[in-house]
Amino acid sequence: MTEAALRPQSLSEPIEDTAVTRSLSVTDRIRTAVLSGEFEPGTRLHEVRLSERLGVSRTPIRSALQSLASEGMLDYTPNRGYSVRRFSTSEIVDAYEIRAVMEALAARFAAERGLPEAERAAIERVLAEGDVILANAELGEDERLAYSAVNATFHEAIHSAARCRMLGDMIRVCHSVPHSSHRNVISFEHMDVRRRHDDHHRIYDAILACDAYRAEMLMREHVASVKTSLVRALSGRPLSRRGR
Amino acid sequence: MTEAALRPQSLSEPIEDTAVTRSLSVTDRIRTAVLSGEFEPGTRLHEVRLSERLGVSRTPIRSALQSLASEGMLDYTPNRGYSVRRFSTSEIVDAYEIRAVMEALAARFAAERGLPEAERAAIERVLAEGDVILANAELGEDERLAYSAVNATFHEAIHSAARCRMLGDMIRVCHSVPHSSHRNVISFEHMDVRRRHDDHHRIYDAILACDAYRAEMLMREHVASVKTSLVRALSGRPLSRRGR
DNA sequence: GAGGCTTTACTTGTATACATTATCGCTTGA
DNA sequence: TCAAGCGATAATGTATACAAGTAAAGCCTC
Repeated sequence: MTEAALRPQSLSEPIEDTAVTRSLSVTDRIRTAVLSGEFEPGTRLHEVRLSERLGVSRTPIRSALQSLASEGMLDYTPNRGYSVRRFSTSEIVDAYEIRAVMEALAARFAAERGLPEAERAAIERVLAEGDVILANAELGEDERLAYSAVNATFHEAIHSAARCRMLGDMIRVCHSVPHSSHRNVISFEHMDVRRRHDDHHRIYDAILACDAYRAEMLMREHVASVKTSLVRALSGRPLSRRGR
Repeated sequence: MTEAALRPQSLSEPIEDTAVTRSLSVTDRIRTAVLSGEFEPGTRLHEVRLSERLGVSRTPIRSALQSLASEGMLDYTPNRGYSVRRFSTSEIVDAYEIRAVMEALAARFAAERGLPEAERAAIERVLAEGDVILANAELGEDERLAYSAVNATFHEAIHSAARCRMLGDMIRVCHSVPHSSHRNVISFEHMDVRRRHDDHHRIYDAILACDAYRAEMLMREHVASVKTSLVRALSGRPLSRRGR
């Protein structure tokens, strides 16, 4: 994969044709733009304006918007077009709950089906890396970012070990919800991170021991606890004025 | 809603323009055709052929195929097109497992959030209808179809009572898997149907009592037990030669 | 005859023109 | 003054022509 494919392009630059089709590269760029908050929730995405900004015709734009709407990131109304989906606080919280049961099921599948060698190695590596990072008394910005990557890799390895395409697809959809991604450990306290890293160790042990029930239960609590932290953090400063 | 919108059109008839857009009506018709088994799994869906059969241009066809692929019903390869997704036996079984945790979460949300009046009435109605149908010692074809509708309405009422769009979307995706729809109670034994109807009563009681844990647990077992019946029924005659 | 290259038919990807629908301001009448 | 209706404008929906990619047949070479 080329470097250009890894680095998302700004919406202002013209398209670089590294992806297989224009539709796919446009999809990635609009997705990145929405996730990074470049468009306010509720903003309408006009096909012609986007096509002018990206230097492609409306055809790949329409295709991209349709994809992103089916990922749950945009709203669509026939004959009216697409707009950036607005997530209420309760929807964000619900997304954690959904993610919790899905990831718990993935952990259970992994325990039932056995951990493939590649995933076992990946998990052991990131568990060790996490141990090193958390040996520090305090976490700087670099350490937090590094741990965020470690966390993401741990979870992805388990999704992959579940060997279930539909489950993987659904978990991916959960990540189009703002504040609901694996990379959001950054925002919480040091003790929370320690505890979650310990969860990772236990989940790995349960999967290795083929203890499906324990793996599922631990993973569910692991993800759901992030929801609790989020609710606690939000209680002072509401995230959305439209929350229920 | 007009009658024409309710009755799916055959793929041979030309489009009747009752839906909002051609793309949407084409999507419904291809979805129905695939679910009814009109196309073998693995069959490629050529854009021009479909557009000739349906009497529309390639544009709405492409849009429809993209939608159905994102629902998980078709496979897509860039520059190669769409084909009917082939589900292995294990994928079908996994889909029940996924549906079980999702519907269980829906039941829990319904219990936590309280049953709106409309859903409460709908559930009581179908519970009573089910009681009447199952009063017969034996079930004829008509009774089975009637109970199938009752079953579907019960589950849909709970999805709606969960008041969570993302959850509803995901449960809908589960129904694009063959043999994984609410309407499949037909294929099982009378005693199984009785037991499942009793489950419905208990789930309703738990939700009314705001017993979130019990509602979730009962619903999970309720859906997962269908998986067990399916596996048992399949053990003699394998459904797919590609099952794991 | 086997393997690889070239060509050709066919399919999908993209651009663009046209059709249809929604929106919003204006006019007109009560 | 307000409401309803009309029309202009601008957006999305659809059709179609062309570009680009894929796959399979045929040819050539070894």
